[in-house]
Amino acid sequence: MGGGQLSSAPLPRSFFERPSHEVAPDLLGRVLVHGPVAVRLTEVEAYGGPGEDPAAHTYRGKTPRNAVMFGPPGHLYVYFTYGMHFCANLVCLPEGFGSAVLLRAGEVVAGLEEARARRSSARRVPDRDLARGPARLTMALSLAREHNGLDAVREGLAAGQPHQAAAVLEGLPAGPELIRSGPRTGISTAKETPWRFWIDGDPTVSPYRAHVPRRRNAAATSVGEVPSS
DNA sequence: TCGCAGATTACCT
DNA sequence: GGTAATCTGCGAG
Repeated sequence: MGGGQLSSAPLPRSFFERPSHEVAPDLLGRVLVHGPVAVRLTEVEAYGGPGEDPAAHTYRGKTPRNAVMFGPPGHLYVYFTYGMHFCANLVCLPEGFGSAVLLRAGEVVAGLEEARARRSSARRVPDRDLARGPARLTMALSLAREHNGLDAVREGLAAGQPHQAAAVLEGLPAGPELIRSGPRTGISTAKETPWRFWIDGDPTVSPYRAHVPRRRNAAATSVGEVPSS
């Protein structure tokens, strides 16, 4: 791949010993490697600790589910949601704070065929959609429940690929001046906190979708209509 | 482009 | 026992 090389030094643990909203923009443009697949991060979201961020899983304190978020920095917090999807976070701040960065979207820069094969859908998926969205990203990287708590720093999973190298690979300028921030996606509280960060103009950034309340069972809640069955 | 169904988990009452 | 959840794929218009 020309000048772009995917082998660079992994990020040091100290990289993650900062507030998540400082780590998040720094992760953009860096490449996450897991097995044969590498993903360049283009969109992330920061989540705070207990009592400070109502949108974070840690807001109500430590539970068996979110225990990893309270663990040492640089570890992977992988959780299962909506009955079928996994989402991956990187833990920030020293042990005990409960802060993390959600990996929302990225661009597959290596192992395209492998990533495509992992998709359950038989439909043709455009390259840019392979890791466009938090659950798709974890699928492309083949991350699941068994990776919850994995030390991403020790495993070299969080490779410190600088913006410039990724830019060479894809011919895109991805400098700090292109990093944008705004309200987070898909959450029902603290929407105004601008802790979502993305690379401006990158086609793999997921479109903003405001949180839509899940529709109640219409037949059960509708008192004005009589079910015809 | 928009709206909904799907299926599992964990937390709260 | 009830309900919301850091979402995605698909069908209709």
